[in-house]
Amino acid sequence: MKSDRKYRMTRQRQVILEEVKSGCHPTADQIYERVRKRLPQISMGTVYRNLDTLASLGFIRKMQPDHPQMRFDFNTKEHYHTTCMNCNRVDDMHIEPMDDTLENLGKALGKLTKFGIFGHRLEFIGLCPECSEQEKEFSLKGKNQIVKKGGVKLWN
Amino acid sequence: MKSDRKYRMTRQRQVILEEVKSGCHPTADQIYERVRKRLPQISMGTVYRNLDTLASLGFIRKMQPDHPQMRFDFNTKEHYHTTCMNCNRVDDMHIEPMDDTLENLGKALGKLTKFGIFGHRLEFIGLCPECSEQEKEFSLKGKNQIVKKGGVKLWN
DNA sequence: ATTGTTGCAAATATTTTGCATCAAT
DNA sequence: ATTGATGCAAAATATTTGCAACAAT
Repeated sequence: MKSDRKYRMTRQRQVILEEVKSGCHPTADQIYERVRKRLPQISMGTVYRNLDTLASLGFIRKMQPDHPQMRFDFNTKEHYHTTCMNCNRVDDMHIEPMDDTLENLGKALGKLTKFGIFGHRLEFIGLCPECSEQEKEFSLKGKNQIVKKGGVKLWN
Repeated sequence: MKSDRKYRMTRQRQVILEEVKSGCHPTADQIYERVRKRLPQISMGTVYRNLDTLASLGFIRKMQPDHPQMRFDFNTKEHYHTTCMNCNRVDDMHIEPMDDTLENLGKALGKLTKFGIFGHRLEFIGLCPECSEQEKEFSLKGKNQIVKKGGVKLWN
């Protein structure tokens, strides 16, 4: 993405943005269905492209890392992970689970909302040693965005 | 899954388990590639089926919820989520981010491992009010497994 | 004119499933 | 014999992309 690109707020982009807002953490196809009621001609490609664009411009956020693949963990005990936003590598965090802090937080939440907590997941996002070493051209841009060699990359 | 089912530890299942262990949070296709070097006849279907089975038996863990779809969030500020392991609904946690606690933990980790932290993601897994109300037949089985009407369901 | 965006369709990527066969109890 | 697992191929699901046409600067 060139940095002097002039984005336009088209009707489609506007409606997609509104539907992300009014839905509750919707998936792309949920957004597509909602948008289609207002703009029957819209295509799935437009929805995906706009969700990407809106996320990279910071209007919305993707809730998972971009690589859409399940990962598997041999360690079944409660523990936390680090994810490299450049190479997608996942490592264990060698830090004790904050069960007390987080479970208590969970219980407090459960009492407030009647949401029953069975566990939690904590993940730190950043750059693994190899990637921060190899690539010197990372820099922070705003909050939650990192620029890499002229392109913008979101961590979520 | 019937509860009196007799699982067998086949050669394929054994090798898949070993390769999950020796890899670093591998994806299904990474496991497939590794296993294929030892069992050239193996098929992708066998790998996926065994990863499911091994996870439901508690030998390994899936690292994300089962639904393989990206979700989008209109709220770009740091905040946490609850995920219902029954209906997959995602809601905001109306609790202040623990930036101090977690960012400090992150910095400590960064110093230890040279992993550069840019942010974190915290998610509570459980049952939303509707699902815990509707379904009385949930019960905890071991750690991280929940039984629902005769079936076993993992939360990750 | 040039650049950005769209709709459509085709392609890619990921995961699941039906089924005949094989293996273990 | 019966149940469980495999390999293969097809299907299902999720996402991305090429391209001609259209729209805004």
